[in-house]
Amino acid sequence: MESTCANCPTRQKTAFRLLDGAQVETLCAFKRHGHIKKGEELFTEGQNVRGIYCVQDGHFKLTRHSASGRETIVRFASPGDFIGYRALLANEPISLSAVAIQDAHACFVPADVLLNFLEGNGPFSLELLRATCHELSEANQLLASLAQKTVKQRLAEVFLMLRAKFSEDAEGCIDIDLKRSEMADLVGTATESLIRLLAQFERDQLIARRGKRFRITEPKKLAVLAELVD
Amino acid sequence: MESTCANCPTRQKTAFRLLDGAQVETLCAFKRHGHIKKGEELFTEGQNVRGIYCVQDGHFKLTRHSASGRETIVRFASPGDFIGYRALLANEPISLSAVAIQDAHACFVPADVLLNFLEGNGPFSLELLRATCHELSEANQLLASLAQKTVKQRLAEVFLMLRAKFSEDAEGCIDIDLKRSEMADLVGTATESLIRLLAQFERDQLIARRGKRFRITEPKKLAVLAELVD
DNA sequence: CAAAAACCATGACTTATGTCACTTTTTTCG
DNA sequence: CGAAAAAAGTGACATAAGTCATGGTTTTTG
Repeated sequence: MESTCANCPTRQKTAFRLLDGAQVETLCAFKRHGHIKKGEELFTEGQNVRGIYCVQDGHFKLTRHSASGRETIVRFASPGDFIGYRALLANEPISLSAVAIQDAHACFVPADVLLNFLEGNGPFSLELLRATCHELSEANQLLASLAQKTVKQRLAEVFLMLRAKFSEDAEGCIDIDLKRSEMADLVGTATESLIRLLAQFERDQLIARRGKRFRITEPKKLAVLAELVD
Repeated sequence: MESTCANCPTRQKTAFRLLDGAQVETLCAFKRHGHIKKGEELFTEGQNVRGIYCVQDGHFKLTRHSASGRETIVRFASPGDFIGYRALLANEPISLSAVAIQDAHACFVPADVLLNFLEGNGPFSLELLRATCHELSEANQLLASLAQKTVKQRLAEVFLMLRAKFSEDAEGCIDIDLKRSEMADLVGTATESLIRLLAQFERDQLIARRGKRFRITEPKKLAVLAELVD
């Protein structure tokens, strides 16, 4: 499954929509496409950056590990998203691991190609700056949630986030398969605690389960619980 | 105390060092300087952005409040730092309050002036992008700490961060005065819990107190405790 | 297909941390 | 200065959430 970068979903999102077809081809002249199987890593924490990836299809979890081995999911990367440009631009080793949560495709853009491109293209830098600022405000929001809210409230928040990010499948469930341990890593809690809360949310009819997937039945109540509205 | 923007400490840091004197004066043609007393707000969460501030002297805490009124300190802004450009560029209302933790001075740059400037100056956008990417990786690190570490570990981390950020006074203490409640907001815990931990750190001789201030006596042990090294 | 591995679930127990109530110390300010 | 207000500190107690142990499912794979 080879596709040109001009058709890459990347263009539909973020700063790349500013570029015309020829520019995209320039940027991607050295591109390499790659298949990544579920569970495989695209990046590992601590690596030096040799380029960035843009996700073509499939979703990735971006995680950070503590010294004691505990994992936290910081965010997801979806088709059209870039991975790795932050570390590259900040001149730091990669601070997050990227792991495919389903079979995926991504294309690679070498560091020097991207950097040259950015240097010659002011509006593009500005657009990417805007996107990064937006992400920063999301990161701050998450930060405050972790510091201020209970595990229960954060789970409510996570459900709403997942629904917004992954839309619905044919049966009205959130279109993503996460393990219990991954949901726990996302909420920032222990797997057992998460499982207990899932049972409680189901009893309280905030969510319904369909096999391994979840359907949000009471988004408003979840939002109230998460203190997002009154 | 009026100073020209060309001398503003802002220039020594971040992207502004790229600009020559004339450019700085252009950018600051509409500047307004302001005194802010300890405890006063420069921004309040939810406001729309009309411009950004650069801090000239004094330090600000940038906080976020939960629905239940609890406050979290997300970061500090020091002389040379900008406040408000993230929200401006992301086209969002301000997501953090900025409160002076000591008497301070800041100068204001209206939104349109900054935006025009960015649009006409690609290298500057790129440089600001680099700075923002760096901040993002710091935010992610903080996020993982909150999710993975105990209050004790986070306090150790906070001490090391404060020492790096605020340097030392004549007596070797960290050169900043924070209330207990503010330290708690920084660690993400209750004031009482923080106070107990301070006593414990002192007993364990990790820190020493001199009046209201702290001296780090065992930075290495703190780093081990915080799981930053082995 | 069967065995192994991975994952999900639940109960019992421990513990870190938050909450409340109160005293002591420090700071503010008329 | 001295009263009032704010901040620091301490103890007792409540509880959210982590840990450990175990058993039941589902998924993988040789």
